[in-house]
Amino acid sequence: MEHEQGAVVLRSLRLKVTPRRLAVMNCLGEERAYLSAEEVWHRVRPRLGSIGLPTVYRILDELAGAHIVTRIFRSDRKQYYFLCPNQEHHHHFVCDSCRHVEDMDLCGLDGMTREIVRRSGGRVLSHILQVNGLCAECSKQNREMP
Amino acid sequence: MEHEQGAVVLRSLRLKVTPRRLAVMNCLGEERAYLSAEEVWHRVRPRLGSIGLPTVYRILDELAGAHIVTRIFRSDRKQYYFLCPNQEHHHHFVCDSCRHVEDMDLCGLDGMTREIVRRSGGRVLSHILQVNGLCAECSKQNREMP
DNA sequence: GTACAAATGAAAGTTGTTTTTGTTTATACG
DNA sequence: CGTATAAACAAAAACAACTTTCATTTGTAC
Repeated sequence: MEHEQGAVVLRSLRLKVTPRRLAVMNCLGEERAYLSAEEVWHRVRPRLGSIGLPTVYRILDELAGAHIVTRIFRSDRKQYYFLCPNQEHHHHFVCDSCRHVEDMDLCGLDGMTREIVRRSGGRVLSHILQVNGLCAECSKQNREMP
Repeated sequence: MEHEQGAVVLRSLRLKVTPRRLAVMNCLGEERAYLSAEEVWHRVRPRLGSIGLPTVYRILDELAGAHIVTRIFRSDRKQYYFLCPNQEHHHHFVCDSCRHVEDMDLCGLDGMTREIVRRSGGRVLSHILQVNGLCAECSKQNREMP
């Protein structure tokens, strides 16, 4: 995500355009992978001179609230974030090795949703679908999971 | 889950049959819903006289490790547990109102998996699929989400 | 019954995240 | 271009969920 592009996004969210926010957005834009708040912190610190960890959390929260970044909860009980400005209904293919995240435009749960409703008589409101594996690159190099 | 049944499960896991472990299993067996460790604690305490919260965590960990209970992570960063001895590949339909959990034998992701592999060239290793909604009962009563 | 490994409680520790409070900074407006 | 002011920020402490440690108790095999 380029500087000017980031500024436009921030202004459209009525957020002030500050070096910290731009740095966090750039950081996530450069990696197409998920990062923890602390990892983002380590990456942006040198560029800014200094930034507090709570500030990183606050910025990530704001961006997640605006659906500019997506927050995922992994089984290590940490929250991870990645840039995902795509507002359409979609899911993610996550590489277990390099953490690369790819959008998947396919969902394929409509039929299943109907089936659940038919069988159980309940109502389906949402679903979480995440596909884990190895991206093409890691698969080629036969990388193991970390 | 009845007493003797619980004892059999514990013995097959080479775990000692203790009142605490039986109480935790019974507790989760009675609710067909997910509970937090603390909620389990509150429910089993009166039956046992007393039990420490760390013990509840330990027991839930053991049972989760043995795939007798399933652990889920929700966006409140807490871990929840429910009894699910079903070892077949399946997913869950979770009621957002009463937390009731139903097994779904349908998965329907095989075709999608093939499509992802075809398009991206990566490898799919696993997936998380969880369907949220209202169970038949809550839907009928038009219950809101908590 | 007895011995021994396993289970447990109590208290303290760890970790990821959030709140608080006082200071600094971006932006709108003159 | 100042300047007012609302927002952003740092630092420190607080918080909540969970885990570890270690001394004591309890199942279980013999």
